[in-house]
Amino acid sequence: MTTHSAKPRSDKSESRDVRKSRTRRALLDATLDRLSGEQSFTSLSLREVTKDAGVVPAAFYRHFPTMEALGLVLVEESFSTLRVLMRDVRAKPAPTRHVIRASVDTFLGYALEHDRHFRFIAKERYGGSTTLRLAIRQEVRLFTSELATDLARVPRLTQVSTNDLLLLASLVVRTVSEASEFALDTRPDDTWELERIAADASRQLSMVLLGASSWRSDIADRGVS
Amino acid sequence: MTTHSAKPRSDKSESRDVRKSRTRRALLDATLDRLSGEQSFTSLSLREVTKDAGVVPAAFYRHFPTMEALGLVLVEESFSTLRVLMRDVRAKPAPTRHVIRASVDTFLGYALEHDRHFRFIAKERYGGSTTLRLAIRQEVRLFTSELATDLARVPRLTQVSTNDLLLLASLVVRTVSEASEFALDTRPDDTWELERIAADASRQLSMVLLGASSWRSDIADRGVS
DNA sequence: TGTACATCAGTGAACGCGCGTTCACTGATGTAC
DNA sequence: TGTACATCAGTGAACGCGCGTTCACTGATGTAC
Repeated sequence: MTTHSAKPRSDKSESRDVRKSRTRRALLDATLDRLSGEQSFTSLSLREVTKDAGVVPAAFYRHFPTMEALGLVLVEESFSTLRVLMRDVRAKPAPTRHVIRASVDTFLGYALEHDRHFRFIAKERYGGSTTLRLAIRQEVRLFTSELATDLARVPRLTQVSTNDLLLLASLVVRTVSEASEFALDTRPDDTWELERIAADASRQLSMVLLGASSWRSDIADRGVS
Repeated sequence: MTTHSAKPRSDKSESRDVRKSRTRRALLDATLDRLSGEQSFTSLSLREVTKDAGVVPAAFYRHFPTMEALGLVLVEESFSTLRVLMRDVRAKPAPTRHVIRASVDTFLGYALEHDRHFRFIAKERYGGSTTLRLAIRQEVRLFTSELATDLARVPRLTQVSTNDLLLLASLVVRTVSEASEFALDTRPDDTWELERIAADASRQLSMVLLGASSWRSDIADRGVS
């Protein structure tokens, strides 16, 4: 178990603020590490977190009023990470061919790089705490609607209504989410399995986008099932 | 909080087996009820379960060696319920038009009816216990491949390879799963919201199936993205 | 059918342990002059 | 620059509580004869 001691490494004087925010980070990191294992957020104790952070239990209250407050910070942190990813993907030159596969690879690479945050979100998305669950759902909704905006600019999808673009975006988000959850359960050296996961997800996205591009929102509205 | 007392209601003699299996059921029900609230399986204590079941903590061991063993029984129970659903859907005359919407309604209705089992699966699918998670994943895989077999019989999908049918089935499963999770977070009287969820899921499935029916596995294999 | 013994689901007390939260405290850092 | 005081992150002890598990037990049900 990695520890995240909040203790300073040198006796050189450091500002109180710096030390405080180092302890805060240690608490957040300790929580992420614990949640990468068998535990879920609701089964995680304040004492375990402070112990791993190298601090006495009572010190917790100098940083967060409750464990739930700490959890909300982690949710925010996770999705700000994700927004950076989105920005990266958008900035890419987009080679038209293989865009899908390239995006999937980018996403999965990012998930593996920030595995603790992704594991946390995956666990708590449908997990015990209603507060966390709703916060995550809100962020996912936001992320989905940003993706829908991007999709609106794809030439093939001009016939699709705004609302149907949202439904499409949610299909895409769900597909890459599941793929990253599988990827996170793979041994890091199992490149074959990772390749299979990426290939499957890409193929599913191709199918979905093919469907969307032959989709006529106006015709569907008239009730063809 | 509903209780599931294992105590007999009358003093008329009852076989030991009957009483024992009633206590066993009370333990399973108490667990399902607790998990419908804020808790997750890993944060649920043996003492809470036995208390709700109306039995002393030590009595637990007459039925299950560990909480995890009880959890595995619940996983099995949940999916056997689901298999009954599948059978029902298949048995339906299938009116060709509106099949999708009818199937979605059947599924969501079933989820709401067996809400405790569905909530349990949703929570633990990505939850803390690896054993439970893997057991659930296995069952989902089985369910998905059964659905793929059914899809193989759909005329529009004859061009789709076995492997791509599996990918399609997994898209379908994911879509209805998410829809039922949303449905379970809806107030039971909010029929408008339920209608919206069912309509959205149906529309997504239509999109996906439209994509799959214009899909040529052989062409896709040659690397068109 | 009646009796004597076996089985075993459920009891109740006990154990050591980790829990969240409180409190008065310490002592290094920060600030006013 | 030097001194006196304020701030406040982290301490350590204490509290009552619920935890999982053990154990010898009870007494109703089941069975052999």
